[in-house]
Amino acid sequence: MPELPEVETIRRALEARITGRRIASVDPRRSALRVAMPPDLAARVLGRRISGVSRRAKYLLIGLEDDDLLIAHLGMSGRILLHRRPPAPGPHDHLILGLDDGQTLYFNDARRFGLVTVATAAQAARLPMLEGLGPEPLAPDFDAARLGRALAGRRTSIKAALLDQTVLAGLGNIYACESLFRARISPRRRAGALGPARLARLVPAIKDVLAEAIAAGGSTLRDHRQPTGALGYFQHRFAVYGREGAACAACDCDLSTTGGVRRIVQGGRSTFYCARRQR
DNA sequence: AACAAGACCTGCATGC
DNA sequence: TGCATGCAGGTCTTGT
Repeated sequence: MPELPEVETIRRALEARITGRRIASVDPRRSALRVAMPPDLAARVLGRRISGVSRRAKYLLIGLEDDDLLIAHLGMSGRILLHRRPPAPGPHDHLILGLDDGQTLYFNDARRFGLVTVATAAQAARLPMLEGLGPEPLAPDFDAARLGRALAGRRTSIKAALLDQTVLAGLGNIYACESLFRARISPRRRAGALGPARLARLVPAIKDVLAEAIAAGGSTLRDHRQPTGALGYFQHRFAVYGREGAACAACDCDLSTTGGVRRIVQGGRSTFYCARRQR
C-alpha cells in the first residue's frame, strides 16, 4: 500500500506532531512482523526524545536523541496513527508508544508485511534494506541521465524496472503505472532501450505524479490513513490505476473500439495502461 | 547478473 | 448463508 507519497504524508504529520516529544511508555504487543521486532526495542527507545522524522524510499526514520533511529516500513497494509484518547488495542496494533504530551502512537499492520526496528545511524546506513536503495526520485539530482544509467542493460520491462528499488527508491505499483501514463510510455517497453526523449519525459512525469500525490495526502485504496486518521484522496485522480475498461483520462478513446484502459500482469503485478496513448 | 515466480499474512469482494 | 477463489499499495528468497 504505502508508496513514497503515503509514507511522506505520514512523515510530515509525524514531524509536526511528535518532534521534541519524549517516549514515555512502550508497549510491544506483537513482534512477529516480516522482520521481527528486536526484543530489546522497548528498552532502547523508552525515555528517549524524538529529534525528527525523515524518510528514505518507503522507510520512515524516526530520529531519537543520541543518534539512534526507529525504522518503520508499512508493508502493504501498515498505518501509523496518533491518538489523544487511545482506543483499546486491536489484534493488529503491534507497537504502541506513549508520548510525554499525552499522545499515543499506534503502529498497526493487518498483513504484517511491515517492520519496526531500531539502529544507530551508522548501523542503519549498512542495513541491507537501506544500503542498496537507488536515488530518491524527488531529489534535484535525479534526472534523465541518472535514470538512463540505472536502466542501462536491463532487459525487463520499464514497468518492472520502476518497481526495482535499486533503480529508484519509492515507486510502487500505483505510481509506476501513473508515471508511465503521464510520460506516454508503454509499460511493456524494454527498460534498457528507452531513448533520450522517453527518459526526458519519464523523469518529470515521476516527479509530478509523486508531488501531486503528496499534496493530496496520498492514495487511500483500503488501508492508508494519515496519522490523524484522515484519508488520502489522490485515488480520485488516477488516470489508469484500477480503471480497467474505463476510458483513459486523456485521450478520447472510443470505448467500443479500444476497450479503454487495459490490465496486464507483469512480474506478477497488475499493470494498467492506455495502449493508444502509451507507446 | 538479471529475472520471474513463489512465499509471507490478512481481509475483502465476487461468484456459486 | 456459507464457502471457495482471487486479488491487494511490498519485499525477500529461490531457482533458472
